[in-house]
Amino acid sequence: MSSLRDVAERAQVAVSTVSAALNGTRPVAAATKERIEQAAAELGYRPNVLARGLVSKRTRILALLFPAPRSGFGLTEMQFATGAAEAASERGYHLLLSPENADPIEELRHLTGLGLVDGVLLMEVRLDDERTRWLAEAGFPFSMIGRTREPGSIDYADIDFARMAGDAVAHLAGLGHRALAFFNHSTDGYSAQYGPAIRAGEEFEAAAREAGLGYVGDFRADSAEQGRQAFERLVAEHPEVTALAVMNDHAAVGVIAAVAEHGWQIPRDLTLMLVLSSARVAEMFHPRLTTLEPPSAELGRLGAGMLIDRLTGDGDGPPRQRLVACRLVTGDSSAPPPVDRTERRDNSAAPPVDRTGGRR
Amino acid sequence: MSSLRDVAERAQVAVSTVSAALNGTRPVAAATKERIEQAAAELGYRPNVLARGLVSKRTRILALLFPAPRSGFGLTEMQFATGAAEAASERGYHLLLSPENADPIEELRHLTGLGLVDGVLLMEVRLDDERTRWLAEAGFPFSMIGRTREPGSIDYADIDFARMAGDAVAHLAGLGHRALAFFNHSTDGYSAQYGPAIRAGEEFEAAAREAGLGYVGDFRADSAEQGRQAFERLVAEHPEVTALAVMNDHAAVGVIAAVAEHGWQIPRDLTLMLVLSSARVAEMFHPRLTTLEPPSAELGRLGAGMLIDRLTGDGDGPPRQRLVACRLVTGDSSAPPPVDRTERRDNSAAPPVDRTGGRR
DNA sequence: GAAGCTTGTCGAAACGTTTCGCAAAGCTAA
DNA sequence: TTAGCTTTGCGAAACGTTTCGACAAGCTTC
Repeated sequence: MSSLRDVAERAQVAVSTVSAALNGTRPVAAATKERIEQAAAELGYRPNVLARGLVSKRTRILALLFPAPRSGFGLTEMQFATGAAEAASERGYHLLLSPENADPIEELRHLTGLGLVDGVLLMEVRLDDERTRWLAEAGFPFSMIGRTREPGSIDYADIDFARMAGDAVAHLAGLGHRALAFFNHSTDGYSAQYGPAIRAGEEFEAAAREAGLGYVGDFRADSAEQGRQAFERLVAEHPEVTALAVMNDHAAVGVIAAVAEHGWQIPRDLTLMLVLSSARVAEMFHPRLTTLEPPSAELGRLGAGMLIDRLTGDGDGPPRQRLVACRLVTGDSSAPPPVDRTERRDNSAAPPVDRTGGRR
Repeated sequence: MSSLRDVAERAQVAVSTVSAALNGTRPVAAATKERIEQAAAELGYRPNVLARGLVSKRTRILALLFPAPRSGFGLTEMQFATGAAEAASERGYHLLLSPENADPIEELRHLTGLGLVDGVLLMEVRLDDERTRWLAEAGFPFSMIGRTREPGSIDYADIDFARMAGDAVAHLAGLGHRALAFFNHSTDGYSAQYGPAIRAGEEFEAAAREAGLGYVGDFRADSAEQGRQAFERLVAEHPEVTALAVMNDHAAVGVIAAVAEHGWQIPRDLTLMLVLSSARVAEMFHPRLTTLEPPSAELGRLGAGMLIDRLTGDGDGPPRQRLVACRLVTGDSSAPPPVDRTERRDNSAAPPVDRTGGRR
């Protein structure tokens, strides 16, 4: 690989002049500059990132800290990475994929001590997250995909949960539903600190109240079996509910099975929609489910983008904080509520051709 | 951040001695070594990757070149990245996620010219892949996830398609099926060079023949609509087929819908299985589909691992080439063939409770 | 007790950049 | 004409490592 010195020799100038010409850090006479650029092109010169980083203290490398894939780690989370990598690439940066081991703080200490990365991108941020505290204290540049309970002046890109809930409720209310239920993630273990679950729950309740709709929000389901049970309880305790939004893909599987066992059909007897699931997942179901698709790649892009902004621009400008709307993808699982469900319930032995979801 | 010099001062030795002691590249007296290690620990010393890489020409960074997410880019492909990142991390390496732009060769030229990465990990390798040619010619270390038609001495980790097909056929034959069909990806566009589609097709045919089973392999489907049409044709042209393996998730959606429209049930009237789809996807279906889950994360791990082996060990040892089996995840969609399908076909207005897949 | 090893440590060079003080011009203004 | 300024380019230092020849001391061996 040719170096700055090779270019300097070929262009008959000093090394420092080449550096200045190529980076534009100092004025260089037009003629000289052209000569240098030609020499560089002829040699196929590429600046060595390591040498540059060593002296300038800036490597143009970002690290995305990603947690060990828990079960339930899906396409959505992965798109943070691809979105961030693309945004970084477009701006001349690189993205390091850094798996988080058992001790995230030790991992951070290691990563930042390497001198390899200019900034860190955090995902799967919990409402109370020790990583943000450590990074802030260490004064290391970072941004979040998601956010803590009190983001303060930390940069972040997150889902606009209020708007998402508003859109969902508007969609259902627009179809004529008067009472809806929301199956959230379970509150135990990881989810206790899981921002999306908590924020979605709160916002759904608020949106339903504002729209003057009946609302059942205290059901949880993270698996098919839990989804099934939750549905059974829902039907027993809240027969007025005609529309259901589910957070967890697996729970939806259970709900759908239970609905069928009841002799009900979707969407004739129940409107079912996913929340924060990608359209690719939603269309695996039958009928194709309506979903509010999270803007995952966009969040990744934004997270990386604002981190680069912070790195290249003023280090202590105002916080960059963005909330992004979800996309409502209407499937075949949304419909007006049944006029009289008890009547329909008896009607369950419909011709099989009807069972495919109706709208296709 | 403390440097080697700080450690040297604190331990009262020369810089080079510290380097030797910490890396073990030269013998250092036990007492001195201990003193140095303590000083390093007290200062929280971390070697600067950039400086080290600059002189040693080894950065311990790998790049995973990942293509722009085409549609159909799923969990499976993403797990290559996480697997590779984990394997790298365990061995003290880092993984750079490098999005491939319109011109892969230019991208490679850029990436390798940076001096930033020691080796490149290729995924989505086509049967005839210009990237492998360029890298081989440039003499730049790399390995493949997947493989070209003639891998020669290039390192790779790929799916064991022969075994996969054998397992699938054995599973179906074991249930008593005598004739099966395989819906492959379509042959146009990208898939024309898509190794998994071609190899799976070939191996399926071979395995079916070897098992003495009837086989229909010339159907293609990449979408729900195509799946539906392919199924209709299959039923019309090959009524003897009782088991169907499908490559594409979306095609499976269409097949299931068409099956229902026929008044058939899975698995009572037809055994349906996925091929090379993750279990997470398979269990979104209803009934839960049997699948041959690709060992994606494992392939990522292996790909990174063999690249690191190559980098640290002998550069021109024998090729490291690994084929990994898929995991058969039995769902609720596999069952013995119907005794007499015409009889069952009339029986389609079964009580709704039966429609959930039976085995749950 | 000198020659020859071995062991342990040092110092300096090198890697390829960026940065910055400095100087040689050429120009302007008095 | 000369002092002062601007423009342009140079050279050296620095970044934090690794690598390697040199060398001092201690040991063996005859």
